[in-house]
Amino acid sequence: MEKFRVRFAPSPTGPLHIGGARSALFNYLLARKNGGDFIVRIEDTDLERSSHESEENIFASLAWLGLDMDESIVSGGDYGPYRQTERLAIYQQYTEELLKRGLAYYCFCSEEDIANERQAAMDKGEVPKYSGKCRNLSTEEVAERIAKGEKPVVRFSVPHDQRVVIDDAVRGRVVFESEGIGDFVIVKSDGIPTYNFAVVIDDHLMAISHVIRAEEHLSNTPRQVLLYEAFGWQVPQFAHISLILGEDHKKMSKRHGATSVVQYQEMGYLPEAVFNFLALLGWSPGGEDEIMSKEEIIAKFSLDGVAKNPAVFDMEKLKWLNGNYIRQSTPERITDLAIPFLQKEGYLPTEITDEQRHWVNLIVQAVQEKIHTINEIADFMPLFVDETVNIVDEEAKSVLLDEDVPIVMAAFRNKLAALENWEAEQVKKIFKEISKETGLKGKKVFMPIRVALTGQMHGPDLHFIIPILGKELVAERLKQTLGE
RNA sequence: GGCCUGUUGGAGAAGGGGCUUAACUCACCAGCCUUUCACGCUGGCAUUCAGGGGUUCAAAUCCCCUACAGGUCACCA
Repeated sequence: MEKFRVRFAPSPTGPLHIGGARSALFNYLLARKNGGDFIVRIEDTDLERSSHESEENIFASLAWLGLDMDESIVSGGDYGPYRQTERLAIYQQYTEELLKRGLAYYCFCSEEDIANERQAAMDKGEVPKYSGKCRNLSTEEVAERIAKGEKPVVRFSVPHDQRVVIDDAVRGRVVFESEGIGDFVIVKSDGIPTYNFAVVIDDHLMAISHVIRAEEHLSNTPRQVLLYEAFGWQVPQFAHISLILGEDHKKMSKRHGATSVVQYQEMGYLPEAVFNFLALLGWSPGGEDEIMSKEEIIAKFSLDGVAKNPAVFDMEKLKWLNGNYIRQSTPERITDLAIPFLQKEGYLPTEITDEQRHWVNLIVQAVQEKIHTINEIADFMPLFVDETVNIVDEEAKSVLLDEDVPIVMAAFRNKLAALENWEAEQVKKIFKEISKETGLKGKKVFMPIRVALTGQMHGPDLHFIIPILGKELVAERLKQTLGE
């Protein structure tokens, strides 16, 4: 049996977006599951829009997600080069073959003419497709016009009355009539092949066994199949996965907020959460658990379980998943991830000391259970650093009016004064002692202290907050909220 | 406009003729736990599978039509 080989073939025309990441992920999952190869090929035949910067972004995002590749422009491989602009000589060879066999021809029609024809056809309600005007140009005329400096495109002669059947792994049997397809361009006037032509050659030469890509390519597939047939090549197994939609059920776009993988990274999402979430978009593991490790997902994943219908990107679920992964992580890891965010927000200098790191670690322990994304830590920072406390909430204000408050606060001050180690465990003990000594418990003890210290009714555990604030800040805040 | 695809709850979805009184997960609601919030736990949340016809003893599941949504018809991929 032939080797299972899949590929992700992005165009470096922008950062890796969510949809592309999911296509890459599905390919990756299947490759790993079947002991196959995962190849990344750069489709940069759009010279205008391709950039090296995008290329780097794509690889950085793939690496961040943990999609390690077997062959690519960075890792190399036996089927290279893996960048289409470096394969131009290869395409040319096949263009010539088609030309020679009369299966393709030069076309000198201007873009304007084509556009007009197209519009006219559309207006008449006909299928807009190329008329085939240049199909029968004589070799002499072609040679002459090229000699004169005209730059023709090369078109593929689409056979008439042919039925193209695609046996798609997720959509089933899909049938197209060749009559609906006009002679399409395979080589542009600048000599660069078009997508439909280059993919076929590359997928064949790279021995790709399964082509898994977004549904938007389904309509292109008959063109490609026709090309495979013209060359007498075996057609790979196709699988067209549905699109990802925004909450308004429209194709994901900038309007929907973050669309690129780096944006999620910047917002404080963990790669395993995004990995897990993307896998769940259009695929369901069947069981009760949806939180799965990379290994579990690989073990369970299969094209049979991939849904045909488009999936709506649910940010709430991503957040929930991410929160789960944050809680599962060690405080040390979250600390490492939090530091850059805090530096960006101005809570930390560029160079940090071990002491500052420790301080962040304490904050992480206090808020780890509460946050869904790393950057939400910033929301808690005023709680830990502000010099001034303002009690805005009426309910909070009334807490301090209770008759037992002076007793609780006096006991609290006493205990703090005697406290040697400002650590969570020690502070916990203090609260127990206060309860015992005052005969008050629960809210009666905690609420006044919480409000006096933070000005709020809710927040992280007090035994975490107090050591972070430290002696001076605690004293300062008590002074402000309770007076001398 | 032609061709192609899809339509199960607010969202992801399972189910593909009788096992479904339509799994599971998120969200939401209620309760419990807890010093608060969060976490966690328990329970609730579609008499119905876009609508209409048919086939059948039996349909969410098969067929047809309609509606809606999306993709594509580029010298973009």
